Amino acid sequence: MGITKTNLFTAEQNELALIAKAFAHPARIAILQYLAKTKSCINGTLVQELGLAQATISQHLRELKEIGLIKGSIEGVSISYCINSEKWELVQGLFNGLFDQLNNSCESNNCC
Amino acid sequence: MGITKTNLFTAEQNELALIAKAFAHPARIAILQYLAKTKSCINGTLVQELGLAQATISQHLRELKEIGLIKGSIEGVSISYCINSEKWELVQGLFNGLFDQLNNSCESNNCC
DNA sequence: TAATTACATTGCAATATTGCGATGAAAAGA
DNA sequence: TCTTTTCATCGCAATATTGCAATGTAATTA
Repeated sequence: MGITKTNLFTAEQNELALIAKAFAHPARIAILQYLAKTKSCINGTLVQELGLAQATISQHLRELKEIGLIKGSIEGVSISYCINSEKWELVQGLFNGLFDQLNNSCESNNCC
Repeated sequence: MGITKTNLFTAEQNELALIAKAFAHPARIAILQYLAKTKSCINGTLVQELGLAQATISQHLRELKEIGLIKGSIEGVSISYCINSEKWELVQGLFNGLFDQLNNSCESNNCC
């Protein structure tokens, strides 16, 4: 009924799914890539850069922030967002773990 | 209006988002992990394993299959699903590319 | 042929997501 | 103080997702 049954799954599975959900929109991928490229960590020039309305960008930024992938700091009138490198290492670890599981499976399988 | 504006983004950004969406549900993570664990690549014992209804599992399997992450082959009455290792390498490449971009950014940044 | 088994599909209800205009809030400058 | 700038939040409409019961389909078995 439109609601995920999280209680059926492990904490790791739910965590992975939650992070994947943050990646599951091209605008949020684009935001992360833009933050990585402009090393100055600048703010809502994203509105011009992406071509979405300001309210929409703000909402995507909030989602990324809630997951902890980025963080923001007040910079005069505007706000600087940047990638949260601590969280990022955790995320990479989770995904690499999943990748490893599946790679091992592929090597030792000949059923397909 | 509930519809993603894919035309604003690059093919790679859209592709990454699409794959991430496949990961964005714990049941689909669990299915992939189960397929990796049971190297025999067996079928819809998943219904017992996960505790979701048969129709629900079938739908998740279809989503994974549409993206190309798994493939199925008829095995008598039942159907064997297993991980599609060719596609899987592409996926890993895409994610690693994103991870690299963001890692490089974190190292050379001191703004946050 | 009839029944069974194993999935797939359909159709529905509940909820979530996407996008935006309008409005709010807080800081900076006139 | 009034205005401007910059971002956040609210409220809405359009659409997507999640989950399941019911039903369909194709192969196997009795």
